[in-house]
Amino acid sequence: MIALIDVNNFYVSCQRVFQPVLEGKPVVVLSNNDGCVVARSNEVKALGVRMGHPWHQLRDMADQYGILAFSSNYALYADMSNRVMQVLAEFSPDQEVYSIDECFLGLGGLASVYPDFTVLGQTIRHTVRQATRLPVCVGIAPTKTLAKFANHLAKKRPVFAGVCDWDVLSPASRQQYLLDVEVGEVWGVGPRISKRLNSEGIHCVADLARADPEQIRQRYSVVLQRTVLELNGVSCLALEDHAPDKQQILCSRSFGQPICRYRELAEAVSTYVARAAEKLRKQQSLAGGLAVYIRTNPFRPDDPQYSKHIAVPLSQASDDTLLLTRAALWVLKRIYRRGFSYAKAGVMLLDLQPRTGIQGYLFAEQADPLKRALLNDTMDAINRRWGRGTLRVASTGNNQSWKMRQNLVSPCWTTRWDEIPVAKA
DNA sequence: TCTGGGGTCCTAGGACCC
DNA sequence: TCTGGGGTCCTAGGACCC
Repeated sequence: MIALIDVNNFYVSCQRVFQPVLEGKPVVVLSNNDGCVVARSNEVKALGVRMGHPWHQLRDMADQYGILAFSSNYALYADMSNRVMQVLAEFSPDQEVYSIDECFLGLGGLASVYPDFTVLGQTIRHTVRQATRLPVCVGIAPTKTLAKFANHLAKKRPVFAGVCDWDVLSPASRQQYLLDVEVGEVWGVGPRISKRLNSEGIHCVADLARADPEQIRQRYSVVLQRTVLELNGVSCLALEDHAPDKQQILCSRSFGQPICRYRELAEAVSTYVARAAEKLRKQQSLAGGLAVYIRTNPFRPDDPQYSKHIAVPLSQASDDTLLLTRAALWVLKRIYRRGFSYAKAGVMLLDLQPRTGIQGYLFAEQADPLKRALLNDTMDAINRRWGRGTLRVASTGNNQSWKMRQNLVSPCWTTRWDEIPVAKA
């Protein structure tokens, strides 16, 4: 048996933990640059605001209904996520952290510890609430896909009070739920596939569950075949208890305002490389290649449009910020065109490989790799202690006019001493 | 004025090998 | 008229997830 636990309206709930006055009010959290709605409270969902909707188009509505908006505060969400995962890890030795706000717990072999999984689910809800003030829902089932489905029911149907154990439902009520829910709600069935399924007579989850897996594989893909099997209780997706290393690392941002000059693009690209290289060193990998892209604003079709992306291999795999920066700026110089108004840039580290067991290179360009490694480690240590960007490469610039907008950001209540909440008597 | 960021997996098709 | 069989590796594109 597998449990799926996820936090309700995660980013919004994090904001509410430290601002209880937001409870019961319509609240949204915005993407970087205060661009799109990426989290909604139930009150906002009830108003019909869609996920990913551009915020600037909702201004009038926000005024009318008193919707409160916050910039994304990832320092806060990441810290709250760690707390939740730590609490949940106490309930099972098998935990797969699936995303910032959800995880699977393996319950196999724990039936003697937890004789009633519904009771366990309620205990989990209560414990997480107690430790973090965050609300979670729990779905329990024999496969991941069914656990996701059970979690969906736990969230949407008040009768479950936040916990749905698929196994204790009667066959008749299971069938009813499968009939009630649209196929597009199933984990792994996105908009494209559900449209196609609909056109072929598969509308609800029950339709998909009783489809012939072999035919589904032939007509769609092995991925959807697995989904069908999982809906029938045949486990095809294993619990992955330790996260595999990333195969690629991306850092990209839209700019707070459009920029034209190479100099400014170079600042942004240098900044993104530094961030990506930090992630790379954290997982102890080396990049064998790197790509850079820049683009204008596609939402202004009347402006001249340009978008270019080039990937290059490195002569020797590396995790050195200086070397990667030099390579990225080399690429940028080749893709930059004068006369465009750029809206976004990105850096991708490719062909990642473990730091150990690397083939040496006869014609190494780096003067002293050990010294350079020490430099990077020192830079990481300083930035960990004193804050990101305390020590950085000069090409990242000084005033950073392109920096993203974050006008509505809340304090980092849990990760900065000077922003820690104060209780007044 | 204003439209996010970061990933994964699978498949088809082409290049190449013997 | 008629042109094999069996394989690997790589890449681009499409789908999905949060």
